[in-house]
Amino acid sequence: MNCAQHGKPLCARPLARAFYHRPAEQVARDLLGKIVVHGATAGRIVETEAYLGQGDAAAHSARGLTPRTRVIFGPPGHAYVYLIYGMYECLNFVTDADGAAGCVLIRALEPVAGIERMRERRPGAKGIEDLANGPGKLTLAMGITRRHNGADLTAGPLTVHAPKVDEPFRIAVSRRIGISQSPELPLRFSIAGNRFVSRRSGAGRAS
DNA sequence: CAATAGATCATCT
DNA sequence: GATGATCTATTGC
Repeated sequence: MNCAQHGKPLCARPLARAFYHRPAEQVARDLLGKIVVHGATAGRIVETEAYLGQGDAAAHSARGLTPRTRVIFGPPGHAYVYLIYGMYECLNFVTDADGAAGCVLIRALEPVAGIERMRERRPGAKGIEDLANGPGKLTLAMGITRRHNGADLTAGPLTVHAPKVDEPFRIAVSRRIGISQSPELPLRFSIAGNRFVSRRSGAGRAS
């Protein structure tokens, strides 16, 4: 498993900026299995979506540089957090070179630490799998808000780590959820068969 | 189980 | 003034 077993959420230092300084699709794949840490809470990334700087009409950056998309065009390894539908916040990690657009939406987490805290923040959740199995749910569970917009992921308080022991998994590829532009692009990635992947996804159905 | 409505507001036209 | 990278509750089979 991971270091959550011996008291501390993780042993490794945060992922280096070079990890994010690559194409969004590559980063989205490699983020699967990594651990997001914020305060006492931590979760393993089980589902991501890539949003590209070019040829991707679904990306917020497709309309060019605006006050809101400033962070996406900035240096890699920072958080892009925005409000969606007037009530939920979504967490993204900025990728690609400074000046280029590209980011990865974190869609679902498998809780690994601070589960009681997550329950407090998401009183409506039935089981562990409902705490962070969606982009709006995971920000609530982890206490991530727009004040983290632009935060440096290599510095904290919001960081991403490699697990101490990697468990092998297969990557499932599918179309992105909830978008109307460029819906055909295969830019959604998840850990195949993982039960913490978001619902309403068209995959992972059992029985 | 599938489909749909409503909540609610920052951003951009 | 319209539109969302969503979630929950509710309705209908």
